[in-house]
Amino acid sequence: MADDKKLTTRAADFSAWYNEVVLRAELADYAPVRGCMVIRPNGYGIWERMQRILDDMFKATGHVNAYFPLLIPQSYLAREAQHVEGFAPELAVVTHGGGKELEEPVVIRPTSETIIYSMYAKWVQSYRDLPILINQWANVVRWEMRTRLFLRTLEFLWQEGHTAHATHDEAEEETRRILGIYRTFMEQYMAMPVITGLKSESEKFAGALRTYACEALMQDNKALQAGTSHNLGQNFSRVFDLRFQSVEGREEFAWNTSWGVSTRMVGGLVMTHGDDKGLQVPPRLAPIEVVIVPIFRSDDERAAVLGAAHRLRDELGSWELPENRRRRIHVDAREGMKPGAKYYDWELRGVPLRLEIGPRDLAASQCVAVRRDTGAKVPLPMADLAAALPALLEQMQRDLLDAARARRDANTVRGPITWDAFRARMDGPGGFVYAGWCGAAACEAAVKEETKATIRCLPDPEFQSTPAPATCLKCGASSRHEAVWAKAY
RNA sequence: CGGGACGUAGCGCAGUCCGGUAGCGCACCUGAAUGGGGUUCAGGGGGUCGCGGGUUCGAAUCCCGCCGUCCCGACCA
Repeated sequence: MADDKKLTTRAADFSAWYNEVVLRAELADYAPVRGCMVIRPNGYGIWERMQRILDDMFKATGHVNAYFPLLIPQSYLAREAQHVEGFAPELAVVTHGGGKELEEPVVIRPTSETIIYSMYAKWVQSYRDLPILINQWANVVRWEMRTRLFLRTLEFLWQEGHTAHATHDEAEEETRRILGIYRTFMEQYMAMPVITGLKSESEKFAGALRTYACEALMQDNKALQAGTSHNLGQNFSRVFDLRFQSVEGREEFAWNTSWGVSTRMVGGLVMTHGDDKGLQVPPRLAPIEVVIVPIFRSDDERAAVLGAAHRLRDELGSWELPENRRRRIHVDAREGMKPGAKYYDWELRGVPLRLEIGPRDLAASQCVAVRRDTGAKVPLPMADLAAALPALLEQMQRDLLDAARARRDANTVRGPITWDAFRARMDGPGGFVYAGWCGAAACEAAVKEETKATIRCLPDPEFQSTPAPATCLKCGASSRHEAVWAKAY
């Protein structure tokens, strides 16, 4: 930062810009242990909004919350071969407790499949006990080599849903239902457009039958996996002896699903909507939707302006209002800071709408509304605010999604593409490339080796191209799947 | 774990090459004025120079070792 008032621009250094936004908007800070972070109130407030909205969506589809322990016997992880292979390198293992070495080490959960399905096995006798639709909000630890604030930290917060069903089809339906919820959340609340689809074998969750994911494109044209939903088949139920008696009286293994989204989404939010002025939080997700900046000179003006500001907040933000009509409003009454400095500060923090109220506005019974996204200023009569604010905020919510979608589409390539053109694309601008794939793991690996690009997903039908690609991007053989390729976080 | 950079006040840095007992900007505190896009002036507080050892009359500075952080690669939500 040459000028420490200004952010590094995205164009100059996207990584530096990201770090500066996270730190200076006070979303998070580095903790003493490598790879760990403190989520500060501004960041946690966004996560709390995410939690509330998703939690409501889960509850509305029949799920309930529970809590399973942080510590898991090491032997549990080892029972499912693929699973242990996938997670062994990144486990944090507790070897001592109470000053003594433990007989069997316990691991800090990297995810909870093993402990949860072992418990389900105790609880399920017959098909009448199914389905089990449990979610938990928890922290998990994965000892990653390279970390980044929100995007990859040793410890992160997430929700993990774990369900058990009587049939494969029911489990598949659940897996897809959750993927749909994630997509709706990301598009309608985060204003972050995503592609949904199936993960390739090499990218799927260790222990899953198949993994579906939501993939978003960040402003640096790298993809971010924002949520995953796994059909686990009977892989875990066989290992943990999760059986039930069917209607026909047979003993059968249950069919499981698991699915999760994490605080990584906060990073996705920053990299989707942030600009060179700082963060932008979509209104539906913003802990503060509207900030009122009072403007005054004399003590008399100060009293009048602050009085009006607080009255507005009390009227439109009262806890007595139903939540859908209650505006989340903050009055910035800080002393000794000029209004201009406050504008920059709230723009950095990403508050969607600013209301300026000064003596001239009071005289005209109005205030000046300024949009964070466009910078557009419009005078609003005080009497109309209750109706005007929700309309304005919803308009911004739509505009943010439209802008993000337009940006993604402008950085997406479809249609026949030569290998050289693909390489040039990945060496240069990046972005999503839809291309054919013969289905061979060797081709997938070769593409990754030579370009760093990976298959983000085999897109769901609504995202697929017409006509479908005819040949494999790498080997030229006939294509079996259309794949979305990109460099990824 | 490999490559690169760095570690000096809350933050960002200078000082290190060429050893002489620590400085700048921002932030912070007090007072006054200012206040519709990053205020100004005056005064003030704050640092075992990452840690340990060595060389030296004397080390932020030279030497050795360790620790940590960030960036770039191999693993991953």
